Amino acid sequence: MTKNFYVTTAIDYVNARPHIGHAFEKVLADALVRWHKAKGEKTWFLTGTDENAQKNARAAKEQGIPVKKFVDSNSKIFVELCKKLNVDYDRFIKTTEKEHKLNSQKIFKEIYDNGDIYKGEYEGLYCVGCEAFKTEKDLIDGKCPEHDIKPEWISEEAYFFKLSKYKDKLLKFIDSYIIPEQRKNEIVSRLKNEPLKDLCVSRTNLDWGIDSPIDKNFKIYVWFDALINYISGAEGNWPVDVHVIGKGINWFHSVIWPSILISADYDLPKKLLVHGYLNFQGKKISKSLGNVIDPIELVNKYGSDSVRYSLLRCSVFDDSDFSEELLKKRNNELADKLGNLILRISALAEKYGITKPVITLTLDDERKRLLRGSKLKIEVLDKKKNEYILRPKEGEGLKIEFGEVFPLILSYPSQFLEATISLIEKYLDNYEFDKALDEIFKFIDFCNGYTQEIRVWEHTEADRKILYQLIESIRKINPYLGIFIPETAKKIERIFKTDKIKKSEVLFKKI
RNA sequence: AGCGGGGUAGAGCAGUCUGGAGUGCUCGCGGGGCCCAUAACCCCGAGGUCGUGUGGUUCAAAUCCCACCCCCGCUACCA
Repeated sequence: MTKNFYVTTAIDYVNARPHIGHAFEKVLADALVRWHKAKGEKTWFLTGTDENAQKNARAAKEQGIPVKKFVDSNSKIFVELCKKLNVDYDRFIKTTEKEHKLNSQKIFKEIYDNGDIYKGEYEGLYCVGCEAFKTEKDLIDGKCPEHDIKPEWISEEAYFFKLSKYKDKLLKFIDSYIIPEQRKNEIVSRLKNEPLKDLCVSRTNLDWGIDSPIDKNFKIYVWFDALINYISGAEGNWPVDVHVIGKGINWFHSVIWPSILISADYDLPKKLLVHGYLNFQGKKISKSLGNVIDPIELVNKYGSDSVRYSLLRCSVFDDSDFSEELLKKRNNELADKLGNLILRISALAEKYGITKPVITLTLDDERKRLLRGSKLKIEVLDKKKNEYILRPKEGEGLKIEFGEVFPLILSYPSQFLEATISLIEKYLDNYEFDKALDEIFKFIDFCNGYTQEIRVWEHTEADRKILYQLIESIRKINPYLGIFIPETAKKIERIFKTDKIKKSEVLFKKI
């Protein structure tokens, strides 16, 4: 039995409601899974919530709710988010699950038995109010911002993981692991330029979390157990093919996680896809700035596909801006370009009928010459790799004389489609979903322009054949659309299922 | 501070590796066209000293080299 293509997202803290960044990550991972499904692969998609953190315990106490009850009810909101966004996971893991706890302890013990966990002294700034160690960055004017007191420098017994010994192995592994290049370079330069210290993997004096299997006085450091969720939720599909994470937790997934796996003698994950953050007017989205966007509300207001589309239009790797205004703009894009095309084409097809053209063509040299000579331009994609694409010539539209060039026009949408699809697939394989989506919409634009310039509504014999070509093209590109906007793709599929086409409903309402 | 990314039309971006008239895309703005369609769709136009040095190399620089300015990211227990 071969294992399924295994994709994960980060698991989310449940101390607050999901924000738009959570939605972004889940939708990215979902699109990746849908792409692999479209390629005919079997997939396994894991997402979930991280519930053992002290932060959750603290948030629950503040609200006067038992911790378990608190994390359960908040976890449900993340499940709801996935459902609303059509994020089609196979398994939703909660790290308070018994199985996961046992699994974390098992792996902790294995590493201990291998001699990679040892007892030492942890030194650091400790805030009595938080009952937690603080870093310099957590402090404002040297004080804990929550309790307004200076933390004390204390040292206590703790267990450490021998992270330092994996430096060379990591450098080798990382080379083919982290995507994109920029994020890889960050980690590589840190590994090369800074000493790699051992990692404290225990916490003491906590009443929430997973007990250390080797010393009852300690809990397992929450990061350690959180990472292990990927194994707990694998169900026979280990190793992970793609971890989808945000840039903020790159170090944990690039350095700590592989080290744990090497130490515990597990196969390593294949790829780490590090995405950027969504900002609001160039600023970080945060509660204190009051610019948190609730994705569930957005879906209720605008529909799943509009939200998915506007998220997937954002750059995968770089930070990008996001706002409700932008979402509205994107929604209108869907209505004007895609919605309009489907409606006008289906209306024309109902009114005049379609005829399957009998002429099939390939692009021989003569036709290539014609293409170059008249209404198309050849755009350079990558000079090095000798990749080109055919596009309508700017400023000329497609006013082609009928007659001997007619077979050429007739085959043109499918020729163009072929080039577009190979591009889309290239981008999808490179995790550049935004670019893939852009190509799809360039093709939608093309179809609108083509319809216009050929004046398909004049319903000649030729128009009926051209209409057929257009519909064939839509049918062929639709599965790619389904990766991004599955609900709409299903509707489009239904509309063009037979050759007896009825005028479609409005797919997207303009806002 | 160190390392990395970036500064191109009102906004957001390609283009830079491999130099060839500021070429292009999306949005916004102005004008026109079409009438199949959701005031949609199509075409044309305005708008740029390509961060600065009126720096170097070159017949030729957004692109290569140098200096400087500005923005952003990463810098480990923040899950």
